[in-house]
Amino acid sequence: MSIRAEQKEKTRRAIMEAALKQIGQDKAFSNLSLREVAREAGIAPTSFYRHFQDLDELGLALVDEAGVSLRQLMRKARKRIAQNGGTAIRTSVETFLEFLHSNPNLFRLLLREKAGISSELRQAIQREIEHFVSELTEYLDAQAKMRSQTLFRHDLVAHAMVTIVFNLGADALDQSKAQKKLIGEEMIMQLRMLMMGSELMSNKADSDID
Amino acid sequence: MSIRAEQKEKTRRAIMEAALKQIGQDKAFSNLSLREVAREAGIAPTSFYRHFQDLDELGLALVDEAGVSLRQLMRKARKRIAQNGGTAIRTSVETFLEFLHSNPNLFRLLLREKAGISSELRQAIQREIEHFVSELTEYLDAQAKMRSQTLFRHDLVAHAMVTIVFNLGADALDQSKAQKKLIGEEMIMQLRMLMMGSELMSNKADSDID
DNA sequence: TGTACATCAGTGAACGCGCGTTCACTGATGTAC
DNA sequence: TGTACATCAGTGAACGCGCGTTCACTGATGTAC
Repeated sequence: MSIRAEQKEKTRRAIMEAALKQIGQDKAFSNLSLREVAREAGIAPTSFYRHFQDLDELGLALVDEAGVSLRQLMRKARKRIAQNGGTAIRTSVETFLEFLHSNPNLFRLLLREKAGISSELRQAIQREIEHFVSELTEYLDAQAKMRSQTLFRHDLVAHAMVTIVFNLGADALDQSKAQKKLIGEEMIMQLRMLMMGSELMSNKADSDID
Repeated sequence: MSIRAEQKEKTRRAIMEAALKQIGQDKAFSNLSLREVAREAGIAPTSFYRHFQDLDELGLALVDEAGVSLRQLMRKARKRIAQNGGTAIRTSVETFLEFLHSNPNLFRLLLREKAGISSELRQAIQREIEHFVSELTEYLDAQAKMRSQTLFRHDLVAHAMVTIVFNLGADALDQSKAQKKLIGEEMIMQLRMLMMGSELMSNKADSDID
């Protein structure tokens, strides 16, 4: 990469980090000001336009980054489940909480703007979450087959799981480490209930047919 | 009520309705401007101060109103369950969807500001939701006793239920009537899984002791 | 009931402020020969 | 390798705009006698 391109990339990162930092300080994305972001990034307000057409474009870039992180998270969790002895649910929840801890502001962005103002941003986030849900659906499916169990409506189970993990994740964000652990245990129990309920409903459906 | 007080109350309502209307038009509460609200309410910007100290105070008044609506909703659902033949879960979901339909903007406010900027507002909403959860917990408890079932961690079940209903409710908000019905059916299935899983985990815990 | 005064919801002018965006410019980096 | 020109990330001044808030005022409603 040329010197010029390198420097440009560095400034772009500075802008994105500045935005994330402000989102962390209890600002919604829609409340960011271009001037404030530029100030935080250490550039002139006008320089912003060399990198993004407007704040919306910056938002999409950030959601993109969050999407990449979510996919990495998924891969990491799967690998851990395959390797280590713990249950799938426990390992997943622990991995997720680690993600929360190391990317609080990316998560905050997803959380806030999922119900936020910009429909473009909302849709982008919706897409990332759906992708996450469908990967989880596939995983549940594969696991069930491996253990010759059947699950009722994998898709709904996956959707409910992601909903619960995201929402309890939000509660965990600003809590102490001990509180986070407690919330993690609650997540695990709620996810287990969902799994067991789904298996039970599947058996019922089967026996209805029988 | 005196003429003066009546007129004042009318203006106050106009301000609150104006704010709700703008929240409906894809504005977060934190993006409302005092002048815009006043314009919509048909008063001078300065008149706003005769009713609220600032926008935050208006927000709290709106959350309060939403809280009252939620409690009414709960009572209505319980009455319906007692009277009519349908299952508790189905009746509750149907009642909730009715609420959504008739108070979309109050719901939007709760939804957005639950993860929003103002910590005062966030806490107020958190309180309303917790109240809702604890009422549901009591209800589940009472129902289980009546049917001599046991549930595992009523509180977690109730929490997960409210989480699911709120989040799927958000998805339903801007959908067609047919889509809303579909989402309602999905809600019902997810809630049933939770209930069954909880019963199962309770039985397991019992037999572990036995 | 009539009068004199008090209250107070609503007002319009004025303020200073931070905003997004435009523009013409600078000077370091890149490229062609 | 050296030179002449092109590119382009970053800049500072300037703009018009809507904002929240203050202030002194108005006139209808309320109250005391």
